Amino acid sequence: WLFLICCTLLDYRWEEERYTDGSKWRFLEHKGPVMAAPYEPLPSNVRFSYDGKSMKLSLGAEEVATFFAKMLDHEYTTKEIFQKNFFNDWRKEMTSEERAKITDLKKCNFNEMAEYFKAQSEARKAMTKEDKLVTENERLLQEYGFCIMDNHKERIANFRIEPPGLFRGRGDHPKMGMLKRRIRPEDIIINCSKDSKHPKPPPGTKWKEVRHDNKVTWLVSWTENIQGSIKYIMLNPSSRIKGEKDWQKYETARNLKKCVERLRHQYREDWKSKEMKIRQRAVALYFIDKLALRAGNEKEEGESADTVGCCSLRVEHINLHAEKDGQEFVVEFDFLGKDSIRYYNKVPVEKRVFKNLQLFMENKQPEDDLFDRLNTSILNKHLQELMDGLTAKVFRTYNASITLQQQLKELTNPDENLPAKILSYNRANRAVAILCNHQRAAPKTFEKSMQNLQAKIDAKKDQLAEAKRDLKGAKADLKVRRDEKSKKALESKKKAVERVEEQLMKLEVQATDREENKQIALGTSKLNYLDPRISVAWCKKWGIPIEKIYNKTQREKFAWAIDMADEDFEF
DNA sequence: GGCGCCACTTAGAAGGTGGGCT
DNA sequence: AGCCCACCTTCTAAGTGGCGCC
Repeated sequence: WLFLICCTLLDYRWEEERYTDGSKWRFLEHKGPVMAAPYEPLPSNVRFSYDGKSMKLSLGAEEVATFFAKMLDHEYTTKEIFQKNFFNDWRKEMTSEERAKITDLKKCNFNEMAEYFKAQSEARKAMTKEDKLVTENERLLQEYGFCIMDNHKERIANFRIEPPGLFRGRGDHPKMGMLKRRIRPEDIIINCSKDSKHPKPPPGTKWKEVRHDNKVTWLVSWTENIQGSIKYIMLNPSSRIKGEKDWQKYETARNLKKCVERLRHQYREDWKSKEMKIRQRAVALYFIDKLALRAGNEKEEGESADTVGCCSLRVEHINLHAEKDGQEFVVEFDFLGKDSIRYYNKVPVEKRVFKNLQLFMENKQPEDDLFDRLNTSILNKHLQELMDGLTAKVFRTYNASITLQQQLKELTNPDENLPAKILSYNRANRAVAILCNHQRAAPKTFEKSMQNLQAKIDAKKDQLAEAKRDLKGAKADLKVRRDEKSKKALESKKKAVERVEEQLMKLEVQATDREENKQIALGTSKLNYLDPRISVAWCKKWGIPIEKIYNKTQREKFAWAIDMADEDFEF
């Protein structure tokens, strides 16, 4: 019945049957991708120079060099691997004459080209002010940004094709600097209904393929040339197909809630197992549950940065301390996780876990796998047996959401005003972000903007002191004069003090919030891990406008939850 | 049981924008 | 009016996990 309510609220009706016949959609029509603007050669007065001599490049070579010129001031273009990969790929694009001539990147000078692109970007900015670009963007959005799926007009997420450029990657990526090829219509696979109008390729070109596969949700795909992986154009999070999946994800996490105690009991038992494989599985699961670690699939060496998750942890990533800072059995984690974000944590664990870890590490080199008898596939197969739909990532969703709910209960003070309640929400959100290790680089202007805010607070304090002095004066006046006028004056001074106090408090809350948030990213957990119904219920319970918690895009994504949850919702 | 392939979710950075303050 | 900063959008890389095959 929940499903029914949800579908009705989303304006999709049960009678459409599409949910029971296994297919994802009945009808899909769209316009295909917006292809990147065609390559325009540089004006002839913009020079590239080699070994001090000015020269003109062939079209392919010029396009590659252009990307380097655009990135000239980035820190990573100075990296050796980046330069090596860039130069290697550039030489592939050169004519044989160019290849014979241009043999040393150090002799290349892109400064004039870089200047030219800087000027172009300035010009673009100016154009934005005149709204020409805005209008063009709006036109593209209206024409290509939507599709029809099962009679509903749905927003497409990424309808612009990825432009060519130099691949960066995150962290120490072995492929940084390689040329990311321009995508051509001949690379594109279109997916739509047989009975729909086919998207048209640009004049004079052909799509690679047009297919009609309603078991998948993507509209367009192509194979990218750096890793050879497939990229997709899919629907916006506000779409039915994404919303339903999102809701399903949280329902699975709520199912875990019902049996998590049983599972915890089980893996604690397994710590004592005679089988090494089972012990490893149980310890890994303990980490995933307690620390919200990711599963940790194996990765191909040399294809991407060296990062790990739980199952792929190596001996070198943990340190065992029988005693540390007054605590017993401390495990010190230090490794690079997804996006090469560092995970550093010192965690006291139970003695049995500690002893097991010692056992797993016996006779191993630092670069050996900690859980040598385990991988994500084994772990997930086990989890599937414990609960329908359970996989390692469900623990992250479950623990994130349950933490938010608990923290909100704990931190919300009914007597506090709106800004204070929102601070509490942000703190609860922050607890989750810390659990999930969602970090960000501290904003470059952080110190400065913090100082500015502090100056504002000081000024406000002075103002408050002054207002209080005035109030005192008004009180004295009233005592002496005892007339209507001074009574009114006193009232207005009282109001003024209250107003300034409130302003000061607002500023102080802002400062606390900002300081605590310096290196923590709240967005990822809010968007991907926290059951939105918890937040909706909290807002309803305390009379907080939902707009204070979710912006427009987020409200669209979570429309299902906003309609579904009342203030009694329990995750 | 391992591998390759595929589809989909999750991730932080960069860039854009708009509202508040001086 | 202009500037600054916080918030928002866009971008696309980097994960997870299922499936089929050998």
